[in-house]
Amino acid sequence: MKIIISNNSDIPIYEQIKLQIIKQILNNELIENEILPSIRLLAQDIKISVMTVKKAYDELEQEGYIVTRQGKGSYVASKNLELIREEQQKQIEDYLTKIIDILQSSDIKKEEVIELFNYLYGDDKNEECN
Amino acid sequence: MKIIISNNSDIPIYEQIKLQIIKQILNNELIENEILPSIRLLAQDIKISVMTVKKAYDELEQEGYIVTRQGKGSYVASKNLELIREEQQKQIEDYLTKIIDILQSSDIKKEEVIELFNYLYGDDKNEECN
Amino acid sequence: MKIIISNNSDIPIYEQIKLQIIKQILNNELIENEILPSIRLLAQDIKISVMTVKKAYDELEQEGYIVTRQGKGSYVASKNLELIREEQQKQIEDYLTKIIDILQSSDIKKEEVIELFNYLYGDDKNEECN
Amino acid sequence: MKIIISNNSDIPIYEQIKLQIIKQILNNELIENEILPSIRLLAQDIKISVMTVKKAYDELEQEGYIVTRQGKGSYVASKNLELIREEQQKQIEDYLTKIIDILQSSDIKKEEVIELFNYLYGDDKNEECN
DNA sequence: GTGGTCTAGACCACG
DNA sequence: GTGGTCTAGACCACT
Repeated sequence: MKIIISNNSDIPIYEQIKLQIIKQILNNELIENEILPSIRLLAQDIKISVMTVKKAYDELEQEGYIVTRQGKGSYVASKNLELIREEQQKQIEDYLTKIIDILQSSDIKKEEVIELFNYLYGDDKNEECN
Repeated sequence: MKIIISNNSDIPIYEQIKLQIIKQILNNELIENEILPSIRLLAQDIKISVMTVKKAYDELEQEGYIVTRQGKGSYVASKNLELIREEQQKQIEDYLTKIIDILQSSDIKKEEVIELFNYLYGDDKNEECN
Repeated sequence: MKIIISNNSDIPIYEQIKLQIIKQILNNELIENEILPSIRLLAQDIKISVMTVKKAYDELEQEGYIVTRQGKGSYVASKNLELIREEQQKQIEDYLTKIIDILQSSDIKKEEVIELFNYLYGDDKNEECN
Repeated sequence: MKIIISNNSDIPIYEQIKLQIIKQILNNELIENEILPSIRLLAQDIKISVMTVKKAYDELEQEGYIVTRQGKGSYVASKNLELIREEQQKQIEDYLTKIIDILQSSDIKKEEVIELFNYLYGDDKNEECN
Protein backbone atom coordinates (compact mmCIF):
# COMPACT_ATOMS: atom_id res chain seq x y z
CA MET A 1 0.00 0.00 0.00
CA LYS A 2 1.24 3.45 -0.89
CA ILE A 3 0.41 6.54 1.11
CA ILE A 4 1.88 9.94 0.33
CA ILE A 5 1.72 12.63 2.99
CA SER A 6 2.11 16.35 2.49
CA ASN A 7 3.13 18.21 5.62
CA ASN A 8 2.35 21.55 4.03
CA SER A 9 -1.26 20.71 3.31
CA ASP A 10 -4.02 22.22 5.40
CA ILE A 11 -5.68 18.79 5.41
CA PRO A 12 -4.71 16.98 8.64
CA ILE A 13 -2.37 14.04 8.20
CA TYR A 14 -4.90 11.51 9.52
CA GLU A 15 -7.41 12.87 7.00
CA GLN A 16 -4.94 12.48 4.15
CA ILE A 17 -4.40 8.86 5.16
CA LYS A 18 -8.15 8.24 5.34
CA LEU A 19 -8.85 9.78 1.94
CA GLN A 20 -6.11 7.80 0.23
CA ILE A 21 -7.14 4.50 1.77
CA ILE A 22 -10.81 5.04 0.92
CA LYS A 23 -9.87 5.92 -2.65
CA GLN A 24 -7.76 2.77 -2.93
CA ILE A 25 -10.59 0.64 -1.57
CA LEU A 26 -13.08 2.15 -4.03
CA ASN A 27 -10.62 1.62 -6.91
CA ASN A 28 -10.06 -2.01 -5.92
CA GLU A 29 -6.39 -1.32 -5.36
CA LEU A 30 -7.15 -2.57 -1.88
CA ILE A 31 -9.41 -5.57 -2.05
CA GLU A 32 -11.84 -7.05 0.45
CA ASN A 33 -10.29 -8.72 3.48
CA GLU A 34 -6.81 -7.61 2.46
CA ILE A 35 -4.67 -6.82 5.48
CA LEU A 36 -3.49 -3.26 5.93
CA PRO A 37 -0.01 -2.34 7.19
CA SER A 38 0.16 -2.31 10.97
CA ILE A 39 -0.20 1.11 12.54
CA ARG A 40 3.40 1.01 13.74
CA LEU A 41 4.74 -0.02 10.36
CA LEU A 42 2.81 2.62 8.45
CA ALA A 43 3.77 5.26 11.02
CA GLN A 44 7.44 4.36 10.64
CA ASP A 45 7.07 4.20 6.87
CA ILE A 46 5.68 7.68 6.42
CA LYS A 47 7.59 9.03 9.41
CA ILE A 48 4.70 10.18 11.57
CA SER A 49 3.40 9.29 15.00
CA VAL A 50 1.71 5.97 15.67
CA MET A 51 -1.21 7.84 17.24
CA THR A 52 -1.88 9.72 14.01
CA VAL A 53 -2.13 6.52 12.01
CA LYS A 54 -4.32 5.06 14.73
CA LYS A 55 -6.71 7.98 14.51
CA ALA A 56 -7.02 7.45 10.75
CA TYR A 57 -7.63 3.70 11.18
CA ASP A 58 -10.13 4.33 14.01
CA GLU A 59 -12.22 6.62 11.85
CA LEU A 60 -11.99 4.29 8.86
CA GLU A 61 -13.33 1.52 11.09
CA GLN A 62 -16.08 3.72 12.45
CA GLU A 63 -17.12 4.53 8.91
CA GLY A 64 -17.17 0.88 7.97
CA TYR A 65 -14.28 0.76 5.52
CA ILE A 66 -11.98 -1.47 7.56
CA VAL A 67 -12.19 -3.78 10.54
CA THR A 68 -9.55 -3.98 13.24
CA ARG A 69 -8.87 -6.91 15.53
CA GLN A 70 -6.68 -6.49 18.57
CA GLY A 71 -3.54 -8.53 18.25
CA LYS A 72 -4.23 -9.37 14.61
CA GLY A 73 -4.29 -6.18 12.58
CA SER A 74 -6.62 -4.20 10.33
CA TYR A 75 -8.39 -5.53 7.27
CA VAL A 76 -10.39 -4.04 4.42
CA ALA A 77 -14.05 -4.62 5.30
CA SER A 78 -15.98 -7.00 3.11
CA LYS A 79 -18.48 -4.41 2.04
CA ASN A 80 -20.01 -4.20 -1.37
CA LEU A 81 -18.43 -1.36 -3.35
CA GLU A 82 -21.76 -0.59 -4.96
CA LEU A 83 -23.18 -0.11 -1.49
CA ILE A 84 -20.46 2.34 -0.53
CA ARG A 85 -21.05 4.36 -3.69
CA GLU A 86 -24.78 4.36 -3.11
CA GLU A 87 -24.26 5.46 0.49
CA GLN A 88 -22.06 8.31 -0.69
CA GLN A 89 -24.69 9.42 -3.20
CA LYS A 90 -27.40 9.22 -0.56
CA GLN A 91 -25.31 11.14 1.94
CA ILE A 92 -24.68 13.96 -0.54
CA GLU A 93 -28.39 14.09 -1.27
CA ASP A 94 -29.13 14.24 2.47
CA TYR A 95 -26.76 17.13 3.00
CA LEU A 96 -28.15 19.03 0.02
CA THR A 97 -31.67 18.53 1.33
CA LYS A 98 -30.66 19.90 4.71
CA ILE A 99 -29.08 22.92 3.02
CA ILE A 100 -32.28 23.51 1.06
CA ASP A 101 -34.29 23.26 4.30
CA ILE A 102 -32.17 26.05 5.72
CA LEU A 103 -32.52 28.14 2.56
CA GLN A 104 -36.30 27.94 2.85
CA SER A 105 -36.31 29.65 6.22
CA SER A 106 -33.69 32.23 5.42
CA ASP A 107 -32.89 34.90 2.87
CA ILE A 108 -29.72 33.17 1.71
CA LYS A 109 -29.81 32.63 -2.04
CA LYS A 110 -29.15 29.44 -3.98
CA GLU A 111 -26.42 31.20 -5.91
CA GLU A 112 -24.56 32.12 -2.73
CA VAL A 113 -24.48 28.45 -1.76
CA ILE A 114 -23.07 27.40 -5.12
CA GLU A 115 -20.50 30.16 -4.95
CA LEU A 116 -19.47 29.07 -1.45
CA PHE A 117 -19.32 25.48 -2.65
CA ASN A 118 -17.02 26.39 -5.52
CA TYR A 119 -14.88 28.44 -3.18
CA LEU A 120 -14.51 25.68 -0.57
CA TYR A 121 -13.95 23.09 -3.27
CA GLY A 122 -11.23 25.16 -4.91
CA ASP A 123 -9.53 25.63 -1.57
CA ASP A 124 -9.24 21.95 -0.95
CA LYS A 125 -8.05 21.24 -4.45
CA ASN A 126 -5.21 23.71 -4.08
CA GLU A 127 -4.29 22.35 -0.69
CA GLU A 128 -3.92 18.94 -2.20
CA CYS A 129 -1.24 20.28 -4.53
CA ASN A 130 0.93 21.71 -1.80
CA MET B 1 -49.25 38.17 10.15
CA LYS B 2 -49.96 36.35 6.92
CA ILE B 3 -49.75 32.57 6.59
CA ILE B 4 -50.68 30.74 3.41
CA ILE B 5 -51.31 27.03 3.62
CA SER B 6 -51.33 24.56 0.76
CA ASN B 7 -53.19 21.34 1.45
CA ASN B 8 -51.69 19.68 -1.60
CA SER B 9 -48.10 20.21 -0.58
CA ASP B 10 -45.90 17.35 0.54
CA ILE B 11 -44.74 19.55 3.39
CA PRO B 12 -46.85 18.99 6.54
CA ILE B 13 -49.06 21.93 7.45
CA TYR B 14 -47.36 22.58 10.80
CA GLU B 15 -44.06 22.66 8.90
CA GLN B 16 -45.46 25.19 6.42
CA ILE B 17 -46.52 27.38 9.33
CA LYS B 18 -43.10 27.08 10.95
CA LEU B 19 -41.19 27.88 7.76
CA GLN B 20 -43.28 30.96 7.05
CA ILE B 21 -43.02 32.31 10.58
CA ILE B 22 -39.26 31.73 10.66
CA LYS B 23 -38.89 33.47 7.31
CA GLN B 24 -40.90 36.45 8.55
CA ILE B 25 -38.81 36.67 11.69
CA LEU B 26 -35.58 36.57 9.70
CA ASN B 27 -36.90 39.20 7.28
CA ASN B 28 -37.95 41.45 10.14
CA GLU B 29 -41.56 41.28 9.04
CA LEU B 30 -42.08 39.96 12.54
CA ILE B 31 -39.93 41.87 15.00
CA GLU B 32 -38.59 40.98 18.40
CA ASN B 33 -41.15 40.73 21.19
CA GLU B 34 -44.02 41.23 18.76
CA ILE B 35 -47.03 39.21 19.79
CA LEU B 36 -48.16 36.41 17.50
CA PRO B 37 -51.82 35.62 16.82
CA SER B 38 -53.23 33.25 19.41
CA ILE B 39 -53.30 29.57 18.51
CA ARG B 40 -57.11 29.53 18.33
CA LEU B 41 -57.28 32.65 16.20
CA LEU B 42 -54.69 31.49 13.69
CA ALA B 43 -56.32 28.06 13.47
CA GLN B 44 -59.68 29.66 12.77
CA ASP B 45 -58.09 32.06 10.31
CA ILE B 46 -56.43 29.47 8.10
CA LYS B 47 -59.15 26.89 8.73
CA ILE B 48 -57.06 24.13 10.28
CA SER B 49 -57.03 22.32 13.59
CA VAL B 50 -55.89 24.04 16.77
CA MET B 51 -53.62 21.06 17.42
CA THR B 52 -51.72 21.68 14.20
CA VAL B 53 -51.02 25.30 15.06
CA LYS B 54 -50.05 24.26 18.57
CA LYS B 55 -47.53 21.79 17.17
CA ALA B 56 -45.99 24.50 15.01
CA TYR B 57 -45.78 26.95 17.92
CA ASP B 58 -44.38 24.27 20.22
CA GLU B 59 -41.58 23.49 17.81
CA LEU B 60 -40.88 27.16 17.16
CA GLU B 61 -40.56 27.65 20.90
CA GLN B 62 -38.37 24.61 21.27
CA GLU B 63 -36.10 25.96 18.52
CA GLY B 64 -35.89 29.34 20.23
CA TYR B 65 -37.73 31.49 17.70
CA ILE B 66 -40.69 32.35 19.92
CA VAL B 67 -41.61 32.24 23.59
CA THR B 68 -45.04 31.35 24.93
CA ARG B 69 -46.38 32.59 28.23
CA GLN B 70 -49.35 30.68 29.50
CA GLY B 71 -52.45 32.84 29.40
CA LYS B 72 -50.62 35.72 27.78
CA GLY B 73 -49.80 34.55 24.29
CA SER B 74 -46.76 33.87 22.13
CA TYR B 75 -44.06 36.39 21.31
CA VAL B 76 -41.16 36.56 18.89
CA ALA B 77 -38.12 35.64 20.94
CA SER B 78 -35.53 38.32 21.55
CA LYS B 79 -32.81 36.20 20.03
CA ASN B 80 -30.14 37.96 18.12
CA LEU B 81 -31.09 37.56 14.47
CA GLU B 82 -27.49 37.96 13.40
CA LEU B 83 -26.70 34.90 15.47
CA ILE B 84 -29.37 32.85 13.72
CA ARG B 85 -28.07 33.91 10.31
CA GLU B 86 -24.51 33.15 11.31
CA GLU B 87 -25.52 29.74 12.58
CA GLN B 88 -27.33 29.02 9.32
CA GLN B 89 -24.31 30.15 7.29
CA LYS B 90 -22.01 27.97 9.39
CA GLN B 91 -24.30 24.99 9.08
CA ILE B 92 -24.39 25.32 5.30
CA GLU B 93 -20.61 25.56 5.27
CA ASP B 94 -20.41 22.45 7.44
CA TYR B 95 -22.62 20.47 5.08
CA LEU B 96 -20.70 21.65 2.02
CA THR B 97 -17.43 20.65 3.64
CA LYS B 98 -18.78 17.18 4.33
CA ILE B 99 -19.91 16.88 0.73
CA ILE B 100 -16.44 17.89 -0.46
CA ASP B 101 -14.89 15.28 1.86
CA ILE B 102 -16.98 12.64 0.13
CA LEU B 103 -16.10 13.94 -3.32
CA GLN B 104 -12.41 13.65 -2.56
CA SER B 105 -12.62 9.93 -1.96
CA SER B 106 -14.95 9.11 -4.83
CA ASP B 107 -15.27 9.64 -8.54
CA ILE B 108 -18.38 11.79 -8.19
CA LYS B 109 -17.86 15.15 -9.91
CA LYS B 110 -18.48 18.63 -8.54
CA GLU B 111 -20.77 19.33 -11.45
CA GLU B 112 -22.99 16.36 -10.61
CA VAL B 113 -23.46 17.77 -7.13
CA ILE B 114 -24.45 21.19 -8.42
CA GLU B 115 -26.81 19.60 -10.89
CA LEU B 116 -28.38 17.52 -8.12
CA PHE B 117 -28.62 20.60 -5.94
CA ASN B 118 -30.45 22.53 -8.65
CA TYR B 119 -32.72 19.56 -9.23
CA LEU B 120 -33.60 19.12 -5.55
CA TYR B 121 -34.01 22.85 -5.10
CA GLY B 122 -36.40 23.05 -8.03
CA ASP B 123 -38.43 20.17 -6.63
CA ASP B 124 -38.95 21.87 -3.34
CA LYS B 125 -39.83 25.12 -5.00
CA ASN B 126 -42.53 23.37 -6.98
CA GLU B 127 -43.86 21.66 -3.88
CA GLU B 128 -44.18 25.00 -2.24
CA CYS B 129 -46.38 26.21 -5.10
CA ASN B 130 -48.82 23.33 -4.88
CA MET C 1 -27.75 -32.11 -0.29
CA LYS C 2 -31.19 -31.25 1.00
CA ILE C 3 -32.68 -27.78 0.86
CA ILE C 4 -36.22 -27.00 1.96
CA ILE C 5 -37.74 -23.72 0.86
CA SER C 6 -40.75 -21.99 2.35
CA ASN C 7 -42.43 -19.48 0.07
CA ASN C 8 -44.46 -18.08 2.95
CA SER C 9 -41.46 -17.20 5.09
CA ASP C 10 -40.40 -13.61 5.65
CA ILE C 11 -36.82 -14.70 5.01
CA PRO C 12 -35.86 -14.25 1.34
CA ILE C 13 -35.39 -17.51 -0.55
CA TYR C 14 -31.71 -16.90 -1.27
CA GLU C 15 -31.23 -16.29 2.44
CA GLN C 16 -32.98 -19.55 3.28
CA ILE C 17 -30.63 -21.37 0.91
CA LYS C 18 -27.61 -19.68 2.43
CA LEU C 19 -28.61 -20.42 6.02
CA GLN C 20 -29.25 -24.08 5.30
CA ILE C 21 -25.99 -24.59 3.42
CA ILE C 22 -24.00 -22.83 6.15
CA LYS C 23 -25.68 -24.95 8.80
CA GLN C 24 -24.86 -28.12 6.88
CA ILE C 25 -21.24 -27.04 6.50
CA LEU C 26 -20.94 -26.30 10.21
CA ASN C 27 -22.55 -29.63 11.10
CA ASN C 28 -20.23 -31.51 8.77
CA GLU C 29 -23.15 -32.72 6.70
CA LEU C 30 -21.29 -30.99 3.92
CA ILE C 31 -17.59 -31.63 4.21
CA GLU C 32 -14.61 -29.69 2.96
CA ASN C 33 -14.06 -29.75 -0.79
CA GLU C 34 -17.31 -31.60 -1.35
CA ILE C 35 -18.95 -30.51 -4.57
CA LEU C 36 -22.27 -28.69 -4.34
CA PRO C 37 -25.12 -29.25 -6.80
CA SER C 38 -24.81 -27.01 -9.84
CA ILE C 39 -26.81 -23.81 -9.79
CA ARG C 40 -29.13 -24.99 -12.56
CA LEU C 41 -29.71 -28.38 -10.94
CA LEU C 42 -30.53 -26.95 -7.53
CA ALA C 43 -32.82 -24.33 -9.07
CA GLN C 44 -34.68 -27.05 -10.98
CA ASP C 45 -34.79 -29.24 -7.89
CA ILE C 46 -36.41 -26.71 -5.58
CA LYS C 47 -38.38 -25.08 -8.38
CA ILE C 48 -36.99 -21.57 -8.15
CA SER C 49 -35.14 -19.22 -10.44
CA VAL C 50 -31.53 -19.84 -11.39
CA MET C 51 -30.81 -16.21 -10.45
CA THR C 52 -31.94 -16.82 -6.88
CA VAL C 53 -29.62 -19.77 -6.44
CA LYS C 54 -26.81 -17.81 -8.06
CA LYS C 55 -27.32 -14.98 -5.57
CA ALA C 56 -27.11 -17.45 -2.68
CA TYR C 57 -23.95 -19.08 -4.06
CA ASP C 58 -22.37 -15.71 -4.79
CA GLU C 59 -22.87 -14.54 -1.25
CA LEU C 60 -21.67 -17.85 0.18
CA GLU C 61 -18.53 -17.49 -1.87
CA GLN C 62 -18.10 -13.88 -0.85
CA GLU C 63 -18.39 -14.96 2.78
CA GLY C 64 -15.81 -17.67 2.31
CA TYR C 65 -17.97 -20.74 2.79
CA ILE C 66 -17.68 -22.07 -0.74
CA VAL C 67 -15.49 -21.57 -3.78
CA THR C 68 -16.73 -21.57 -7.35
CA ARG C 69 -14.56 -22.51 -10.31
CA GLN C 70 -15.95 -21.45 -13.64
CA GLY C 71 -17.00 -24.44 -15.67
CA LYS C 72 -16.21 -26.85 -12.83
CA GLY C 73 -18.78 -26.16 -10.15
CA SER C 74 -18.92 -25.00 -6.56
CA TYR C 75 -17.12 -26.62 -3.65
CA VAL C 76 -17.23 -26.34 0.11
CA ALA C 77 -14.29 -24.10 1.01
CA SER C 78 -11.45 -25.67 2.93
CA LYS C 79 -11.77 -23.12 5.67
CA ASN C 80 -11.10 -24.22 9.18
CA LEU C 81 -14.48 -24.81 10.79
CA GLU C 82 -13.06 -24.06 14.19
CA LEU C 83 -12.17 -20.63 12.87
CA ILE C 84 -15.71 -20.01 11.70
CA ARG C 85 -17.11 -21.06 15.07
CA GLU C 86 -14.62 -18.90 16.89
CA GLU C 87 -15.49 -15.94 14.71
CA GLN C 88 -19.17 -16.47 15.37
CA GLN C 89 -18.53 -16.71 19.12
CA LYS C 90 -16.46 -13.55 19.02
CA GLN C 91 -19.07 -11.70 17.03
CA ILE C 92 -21.79 -12.65 19.50
CA GLU C 93 -19.54 -11.50 22.33
CA ASP C 94 -18.98 -8.21 20.49
CA TYR C 95 -22.68 -7.60 20.09
CA LEU C 96 -23.41 -8.48 23.72
CA THR C 97 -20.70 -6.09 24.86
CA LYS C 98 -22.22 -3.31 22.80
CA ILE C 99 -25.63 -4.03 24.31
CA ILE C 100 -24.12 -3.90 27.80
CA ASP C 101 -22.51 -0.56 26.94
CA ILE C 102 -25.94 0.81 26.11
CA LEU C 103 -27.47 -0.63 29.26
CA GLN C 104 -24.88 1.12 31.39
CA SER C 105 -25.94 4.53 30.17
CA SER C 106 -29.68 3.96 30.26
CA ASP C 107 -32.35 2.72 32.59
CA ILE C 108 -33.11 -0.34 30.47
CA LYS C 109 -32.81 -3.50 32.57
CA LYS C 110 -30.90 -6.68 31.82
CA GLU C 111 -34.11 -8.66 32.19
CA GLU C 112 -35.85 -6.62 29.50
CA VAL C 113 -33.07 -7.48 27.08
CA ILE C 114 -33.33 -11.20 27.81
CA GLU C 115 -37.09 -11.02 27.45
CA LEU C 116 -36.73 -9.23 24.11
CA PHE C 117 -34.14 -11.77 23.03
CA ASN C 118 -36.47 -14.67 23.82
CA TYR C 119 -39.29 -12.88 22.05
CA LEU C 120 -37.29 -12.17 18.89
CA TYR C 121 -35.83 -15.65 18.93
CA GLY C 122 -39.27 -17.20 19.18
CA ASP C 123 -40.47 -15.07 16.28
CA ASP C 124 -37.73 -16.21 14.00
CA LYS C 125 -38.27 -19.80 14.97
CA ASN C 126 -41.90 -19.50 13.99
CA GLU C 127 -41.03 -17.82 10.72
CA GLU C 128 -38.78 -20.71 9.90
CA CYS C 129 -41.75 -23.05 10.26
CA ASN C 130 -43.93 -21.18 7.83
CA MET D 1 -20.84 18.54 36.27
CA LYS D 2 -19.48 15.72 38.36
CA ILE D 3 -17.37 12.92 36.93
CA ILE D 4 -15.83 10.21 39.08
CA ILE D 5 -13.02 8.14 37.62
CA SER D 6 -11.75 4.81 38.88
CA ASN D 7 -8.21 4.02 37.82
CA ASN D 8 -8.58 0.41 38.89
CA SER D 9 -11.51 -0.27 36.62
CA ASP D 10 -11.07 -2.32 33.48
CA ILE D 11 -13.30 0.20 31.71
CA PRO D 12 -11.09 2.75 29.92
CA ILE D 13 -11.13 6.22 31.42
CA TYR D 14 -12.59 7.82 28.29
CA GLU D 15 -15.38 5.23 28.39
CA GLN D 16 -16.12 6.02 32.04
CA ILE D 17 -16.42 9.70 31.12
CA LYS D 18 -18.71 8.90 28.20
CA LEU D 19 -21.00 6.66 30.25
CA GLN D 20 -21.38 9.21 33.03
CA ILE D 21 -22.09 12.11 30.70
CA ILE D 22 -24.65 10.10 28.72
CA LYS D 23 -26.34 9.05 31.96
CA GLN D 24 -26.48 12.66 33.13
CA ILE D 25 -27.96 13.78 29.82
CA LEU D 26 -30.62 11.07 29.96
CA ASN D 27 -31.45 11.98 33.56
CA ASN D 28 -31.76 15.67 32.69
CA GLU D 29 -28.93 16.50 35.06
CA LEU D 30 -27.34 17.94 31.95
CA ILE D 31 -29.91 19.81 29.91
CA GLU D 32 -30.08 20.69 26.23
CA ASN D 33 -27.61 23.30 25.03
CA GLU D 34 -25.89 23.40 28.41
CA ILE D 35 -22.17 23.97 28.06
CA LEU D 36 -19.84 21.22 29.21
CA PRO D 37 -16.57 21.89 31.03
CA SER D 38 -13.72 22.56 28.60
CA ILE D 39 -11.54 19.57 27.87
CA ARG D 40 -8.60 21.20 29.65
CA LEU D 41 -10.64 22.08 32.73
CA LEU D 42 -12.16 18.62 33.06
CA ALA D 43 -8.77 16.99 32.48
CA GLN D 44 -7.23 19.11 35.22
CA ASP D 45 -10.23 18.50 37.45
CA ILE D 46 -10.07 14.72 37.35
CA LYS D 47 -6.30 14.69 36.95
CA ILE D 48 -6.01 12.96 33.60
CA SER D 49 -4.60 13.85 30.21
CA VAL D 50 -6.36 16.37 27.99
CA MET D 51 -6.24 13.84 25.15
CA THR D 52 -8.26 11.33 27.14
CA VAL D 53 -11.05 13.83 27.76
CA LYS D 54 -10.91 14.81 24.11
CA LYS D 55 -11.37 11.21 23.02
CA ALA D 56 -14.46 10.95 25.23
CA TYR D 57 -15.90 14.21 23.87
CA ASP D 58 -15.08 13.21 20.29
CA GLU D 59 -17.01 9.96 20.62
CA LEU D 60 -19.91 11.68 22.39
CA GLU D 61 -20.11 14.08 19.47
CA GLN D 62 -19.90 11.28 16.92
CA GLU D 63 -22.78 9.55 18.71
CA GLY D 64 -24.83 12.73 18.67
CA TYR D 65 -24.97 13.48 22.40
CA ILE D 66 -22.98 16.70 22.29
CA VAL D 67 -21.80 19.24 19.73
CA THR D 68 -18.39 20.86 19.79
CA ARG D 69 -17.44 24.16 18.21
CA GLN D 70 -13.81 25.11 17.82
CA GLY D 71 -12.96 28.08 19.97
CA LYS D 72 -16.30 27.98 21.76
CA GLY D 73 -16.60 24.71 23.64
CA SER D 74 -18.84 21.66 23.82
CA TYR D 75 -22.59 21.71 24.38
CA VAL D 76 -25.26 19.13 25.12
CA ALA D 77 -26.98 18.46 21.79
CA SER D 78 -30.56 19.58 21.44
CA LYS D 79 -31.85 16.11 20.83
CA ASN D 80 -35.12 14.78 22.08
CA LEU D 81 -34.55 12.45 25.02
CA GLU D 82 -37.34 10.23 23.84
CA LEU D 83 -35.49 9.87 20.56
CA ILE D 84 -32.29 8.80 22.30
CA ARG D 85 -34.16 6.19 24.31
CA GLU D 86 -35.89 4.92 21.20
CA GLU D 87 -32.58 4.74 19.38
CA GLN D 88 -31.09 2.74 22.22
CA GLN D 89 -34.01 0.33 22.17
CA LYS D 90 -33.73 -0.02 18.41
CA GLN D 91 -30.00 -0.58 18.59
CA ILE D 92 -30.38 -3.34 21.17
CA GLU D 93 -33.01 -4.96 18.98
CA ASP D 94 -30.66 -4.73 16.00
CA TYR D 95 -27.82 -6.40 17.85
CA LEU D 96 -30.10 -9.15 19.15
CA THR D 97 -31.37 -9.77 15.63
CA LYS D 98 -27.81 -10.08 14.37
CA ILE D 99 -27.03 -12.55 17.15
CA ILE D 100 -30.09 -14.59 16.23
CA ASP D 101 -28.97 -14.56 12.58
CA ILE D 102 -25.69 -16.09 13.68
CA LEU D 103 -27.44 -18.67 15.87
CA GLN D 104 -29.48 -19.82 12.88
CA SER D 105 -26.38 -20.81 10.96
CA SER D 106 -24.52 -22.38 13.84
CA ASP D 107 -24.98 -24.95 16.55
CA ILE D 108 -24.61 -22.40 19.33
CA LYS D 109 -27.61 -22.57 21.66
CA LYS D 110 -29.80 -19.73 22.85
CA GLU D 111 -28.99 -20.64 26.44
CA GLU D 112 -25.26 -20.27 25.84
CA VAL D 113 -25.84 -16.72 24.64
CA ILE D 114 -27.88 -15.82 27.72
CA GLU D 115 -25.25 -17.37 29.94
CA LEU D 116 -22.50 -15.41 28.19
CA PHE D 117 -24.60 -12.25 28.46
CA ASN D 118 -25.04 -12.73 32.22
CA TYR D 119 -21.33 -13.42 32.56
CA LEU D 120 -20.24 -10.32 30.62
CA TYR D 121 -22.82 -8.18 32.38
CA GLY D 122 -21.69 -9.35 35.79
CA ASP D 123 -18.08 -8.61 34.88
CA ASP D 124 -18.80 -5.04 34.00
CA LYS D 125 -20.90 -4.51 37.08
CA ASN D 126 -18.02 -5.64 39.28
CA GLU D 127 -15.58 -3.49 37.40
CA GLU D 128 -17.73 -0.50 38.10
CA CYS D 129 -17.37 -1.10 41.82
CA ASN D 130 -13.57 -1.12 41.81
C1' DG E 1 4.05 -9.64 16.80
C1' DT E 2 -0.52 -6.94 16.92
C1' DG E 3 -3.78 -3.10 18.62
C1' DG E 4 -5.74 -0.33 23.01
C1' DT E 5 -5.03 3.17 26.24
C1' DC E 6 -2.84 7.05 28.33
C1' DT E 7 0.46 10.74 29.15
C1' DA E 8 2.63 15.55 29.05
C1' DG E 9 3.54 18.86 26.33
C1' DA E 10 3.81 21.18 21.85
C1' DC E 11 1.96 24.34 18.20
C1' DC E 12 -1.90 26.02 15.36
C1' DA E 13 -6.61 28.03 14.40
C1' DC E 14 -10.88 30.01 15.88
C1' DG E 15 -13.36 33.52 18.79
C1' DG F 1 -10.01 31.70 26.21
C1' DT F 2 -11.60 27.52 23.32
C1' DG F 3 -10.81 23.09 20.47
C1' DG F 4 -7.74 20.58 16.58
C1' DT F 5 -3.67 18.20 15.54
C1' DC F 6 0.56 15.82 16.39
C1' DT F 7 4.42 13.83 18.86
C1' DA F 8 7.41 10.21 21.32
C1' DG F 9 7.19 7.05 24.36
C1' DA F 10 4.98 4.29 27.95
C1' DC F 11 2.44 0.05 29.59
C1' DC F 12 -1.17 -3.40 28.96
C1' DA F 13 -3.87 -7.12 26.57
C1' DC F 14 -4.56 -10.27 22.88
C1' DT F 15 -2.63 -13.75 19.28
